[in-house]
Amino acid sequence: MPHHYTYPRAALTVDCVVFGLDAGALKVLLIQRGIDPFKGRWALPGGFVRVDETLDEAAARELEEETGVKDVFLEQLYTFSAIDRDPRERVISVAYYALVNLADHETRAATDASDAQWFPAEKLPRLAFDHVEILATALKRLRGKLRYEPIGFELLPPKFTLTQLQHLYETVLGTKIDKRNFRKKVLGFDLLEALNETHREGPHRPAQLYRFNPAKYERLKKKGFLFEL
Amino acid sequence: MPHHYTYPRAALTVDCVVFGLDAGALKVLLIQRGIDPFKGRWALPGGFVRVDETLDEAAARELEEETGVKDVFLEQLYTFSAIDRDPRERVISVAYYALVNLADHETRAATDASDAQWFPAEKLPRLAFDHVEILATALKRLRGKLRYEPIGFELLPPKFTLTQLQHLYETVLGTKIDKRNFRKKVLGFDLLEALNETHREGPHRPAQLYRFNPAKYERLKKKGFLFEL
DNA sequence: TTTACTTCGTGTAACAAGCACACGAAGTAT
DNA sequence: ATACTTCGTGTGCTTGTTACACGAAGTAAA
Repeated sequence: MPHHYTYPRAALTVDCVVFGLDAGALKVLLIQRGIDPFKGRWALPGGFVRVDETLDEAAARELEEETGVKDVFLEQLYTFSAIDRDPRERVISVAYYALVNLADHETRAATDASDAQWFPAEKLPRLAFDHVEILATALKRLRGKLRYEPIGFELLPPKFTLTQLQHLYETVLGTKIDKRNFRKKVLGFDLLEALNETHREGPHRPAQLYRFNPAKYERLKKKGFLFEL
Repeated sequence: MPHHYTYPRAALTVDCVVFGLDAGALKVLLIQRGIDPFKGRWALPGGFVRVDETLDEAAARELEEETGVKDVFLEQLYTFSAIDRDPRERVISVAYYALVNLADHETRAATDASDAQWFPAEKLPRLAFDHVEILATALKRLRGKLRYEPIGFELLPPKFTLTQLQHLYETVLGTKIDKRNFRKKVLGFDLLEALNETHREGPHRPAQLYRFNPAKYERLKKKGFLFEL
């Protein structure tokens, strides 16, 4: 059942840059393409937008279909429209980026992705289409956003230690942060709740566990509060 | 000459939020729709994306066609995709925002816009489609960006006084700023060049004119410099 | 049970940045 | 000459940022 229009129309896709934190390294989830074009090449998970769904829905759907990842922080990034970014025909792609807690998300191959795998953000394979550019944009956005919005928690398990949080910031921003100053600042925002639990990791003193409280953040935001690291 | 595709495709448009500064008030350029839907209603300038142009090109083209505004700061904002945002059919719109120096840009009506006019950003008429939402997003972005990137100059003539610049920040951010502190900070960035000219405005001491130097900004940015007001 | 090992958790002093604040200078108009 | 208006400048106080070191708490092995 073909559909016809008076003027030619570009095809619309979504692509997702999925960030995860693993052993202190920032990783990106890629799928190996099972079909042409770029068969065998690694690519961002994504696919065509259906005419009866929003872009947010399309991004979430494709992400789950191709990698099994769902219920994660997912936000629109930028729309890419270079004329020849797809060799088949005119395709415009709305890019999204996601932050996931790696421990929760065992990856899974499905549908037209023959394989899904995590790669270090700094050592990527050759990518299909203009996906390097999309990735670079996503990284820039992640680094920018991390500094002035408390979204880093999305990359950690619900309960985490301050040392884990600090390592997250150091890894993503590529800086070295002083332990005492970091803790003073972060706790000063009053967004974290100390739990009655500790986390043992190796033969040494266990660390206090904390939890992020989004409600507190919303309340503070309304009062013109600024998170800034 | 109809075009047909295996699956239905959404139509793609661009919409531009054009900001200008006039007599100390932030204004937005709107056009009055000459055709249905929403005939007679005010709307953002914009239109359908052609299949052989990028989104940036489409935004610049539509902006010039409908309002005569060209060669201005124009940046992609966000892509809007609510299912029923257009009553005719599925239309996805990529929004852009532009900053223009009002003095330079006499508006002009053209093609399918029966009229173009500046409105105060705080007192808008009823708008077509989901354009209120787009506008709100643009305002938020403008305010956010102004604080940490030197883009405000785009709203002023090439040569401006520090008082004008200060009023710009006060107007857009809705704050009151101390004169001496503002000047100290802004000049401290070393992004402005004092000219050998002054600006007379009324029967009193004339003010020193300055010019923004984008090259200096680029150089500083590479050294990890942060603009922040 | 003592010792070795490792991370956890904490305070202070020097320094830099932000903020509040007032007045003489330089023009024009009468 | 005087009145009027905006221009352009400096200082002290308060606040936030940075640099920095050591005892506490736990495990493992001798």
